[in-house]
Amino acid sequence: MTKNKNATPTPTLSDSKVKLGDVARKAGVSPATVSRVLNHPEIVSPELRERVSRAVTALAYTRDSAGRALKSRRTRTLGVVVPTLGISIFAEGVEAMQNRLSEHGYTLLIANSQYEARRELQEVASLLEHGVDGLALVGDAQLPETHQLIRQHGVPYLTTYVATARDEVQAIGIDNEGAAASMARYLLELGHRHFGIIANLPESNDRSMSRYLGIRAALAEADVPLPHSHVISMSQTLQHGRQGLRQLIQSNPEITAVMCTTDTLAIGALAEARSLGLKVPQHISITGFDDIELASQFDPPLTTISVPANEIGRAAADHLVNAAAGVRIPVITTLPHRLIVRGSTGPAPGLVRRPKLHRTAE
Amino acid sequence: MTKNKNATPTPTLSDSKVKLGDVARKAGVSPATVSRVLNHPEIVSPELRERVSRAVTALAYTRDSAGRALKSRRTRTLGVVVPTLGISIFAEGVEAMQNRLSEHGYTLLIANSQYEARRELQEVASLLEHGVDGLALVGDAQLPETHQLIRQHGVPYLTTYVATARDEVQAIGIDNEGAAASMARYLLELGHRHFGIIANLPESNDRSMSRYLGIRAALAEADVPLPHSHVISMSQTLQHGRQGLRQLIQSNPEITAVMCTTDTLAIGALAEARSLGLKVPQHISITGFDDIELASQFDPPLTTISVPANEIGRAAADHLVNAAAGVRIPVITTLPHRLIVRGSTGPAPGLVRRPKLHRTAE
DNA sequence: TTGTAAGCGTTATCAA
DNA sequence: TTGATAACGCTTACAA
Repeated sequence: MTKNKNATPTPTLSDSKVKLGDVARKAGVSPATVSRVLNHPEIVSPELRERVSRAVTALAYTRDSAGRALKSRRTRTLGVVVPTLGISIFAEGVEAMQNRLSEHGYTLLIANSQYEARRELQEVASLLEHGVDGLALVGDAQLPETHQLIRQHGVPYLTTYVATARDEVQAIGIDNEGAAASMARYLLELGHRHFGIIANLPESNDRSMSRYLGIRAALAEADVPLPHSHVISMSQTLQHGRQGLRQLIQSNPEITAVMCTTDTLAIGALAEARSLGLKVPQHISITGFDDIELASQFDPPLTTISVPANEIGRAAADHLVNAAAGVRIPVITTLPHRLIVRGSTGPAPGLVRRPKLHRTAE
Repeated sequence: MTKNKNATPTPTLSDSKVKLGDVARKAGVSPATVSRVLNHPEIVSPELRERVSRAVTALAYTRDSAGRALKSRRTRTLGVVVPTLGISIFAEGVEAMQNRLSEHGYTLLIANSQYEARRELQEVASLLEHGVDGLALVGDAQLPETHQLIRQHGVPYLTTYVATARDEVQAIGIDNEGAAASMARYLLELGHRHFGIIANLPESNDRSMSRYLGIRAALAEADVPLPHSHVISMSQTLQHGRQGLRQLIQSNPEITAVMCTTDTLAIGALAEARSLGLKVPQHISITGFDDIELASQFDPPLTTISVPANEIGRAAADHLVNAAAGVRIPVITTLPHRLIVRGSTGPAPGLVRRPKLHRTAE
């Protein structure tokens, strides 16, 4: 019994893949006609179309993508490289992209760079070798070689989650700098003058960097200083958000507003504030960026900026599918973000008691 | 200027892809030799190997995967269908799988089913058409057609996040039922006799179902009843976790322990308990399942079961790569899980005051 | 509208 | 160890 199972090499599986020629024979037409029915049904007479369709279903025929790709020079496959799927806005964007692609008969090859530009290059190379018809990247911190390689291959590509990119690369995303600046201005209006920043600033995270620069610019415009000691770079985990807040507050007790470049950091900070006995927003205001699911559910709910990850993914998919088909459509670069005010921010404490003190102290 | 840019069809790109023959010519060898150097370098003389390698790098040659796939009948591509990337254990598993695959020169085609079996079938079909060399699914609730289709194609596949599957499908995962039962037993030991359950029980989520059944079994064994009204099915969001807890407690104030089939539900429940003024774990114990990042960071930290998503992803990758290469390695079915006791669980309240009352009341 | 035939880029068989 | 040669399954001029 068991022997039987192992002895026969591959008997159980219908080993002989049914191919286009088989369908043609069954339908009594030429292979070309079958191909036409499959790809351009409108140019085949209804009668034959019908006969072929029947043969296709009867034999449960599916096209072999290898032969197809070889001849047509298109794999119906797109690639994406994100920093990590562990960050929910990337998971969401990839999923949205995949869903849209699936409607077009495309499939998505996925890779992750772990925020390392060199790794990103490798993954891009691998994707390209696998013959993707297009590529989506994240951000604007690629190695020059990465762009060079993609252009060499002549496949369409774009970058996402940012609104602008260097070097004529198309981008679909939000204005990170502007959004962060608007958040800073909102806090300034609430009377805050002593800011702390927890940012995720590895070399290849230009989104966090832009957000940080946006904050800097807004504060500078309002003549509010931001000492070096008020800026802490942390990798993007709840744990590090906690740690960041602790360091910030312990060394700079005068801080009344802590701006984080991602919600994960902000929620860590929120949790740590509670542990330290700080009331949010009475004692301290905390802001995030991304508007992840948890942001609205946390206690207190987090004031943050929403990033339209779904739209980004969909738009990237649409653009690349079109571009792969040779259609040059203009890219809608800047998607709108929203400043969402929730319970984690409020007026600066002590503003009533010492109205202009802090301001003049600078 | 702009005209110039559009007028020339494809001039800027180095349009002529360099192919194997070009390398052969450049190196002064036959195409076959180039292919050998690329695929089986050990059977080529060092001298030629060197010459070919130089030509490869000089021309920046990369193999065309279409031609390669056509001839070798392998695409070096694997497929995975998860319910959604929005659940972190799936995002983590997929990422781990991709990372491992990337080491082997494979790439991962990704799709998501949104917890719908029919959608899963479609995505599998699409992946198969794209010529994947192997497939990873999640759970044990596929349509029969799905298995049939995959087997027809003769590609190796397995299912993940569960330890056993029907119909001789290989599985890599944890014993969901056993883990949930052990959690229930732990709560029983703490004196809890009135349980509530918040479970994500759509038709095609057999993991949550197994967890639920595990709890049922453990309670039955201890002669602790679980009325219908104590079981609430909710889709997997924080919001629904909140709602579930509210319903449960309002209709059944005697409940002292709420078991959720995922951490997301549990953290929602935790948040709602706080809103309702219920102290955790003094008034009520709450447990989760998955051990997502937030579980340890929430206040109170969540008692839960850890699911080794990374190991699952890696093991799936290893197995499929081997299987695709024709190596039949045995699958390590059951990966260990851990019961992680944190602050969200404690002794049943009122146990001292009314020791056996509840028990006999049943 | 349909059929014939060539060939996409690679690998693998066979001889040398 | 290397080279010629024949596919792999499909699409698409071109011819009918």
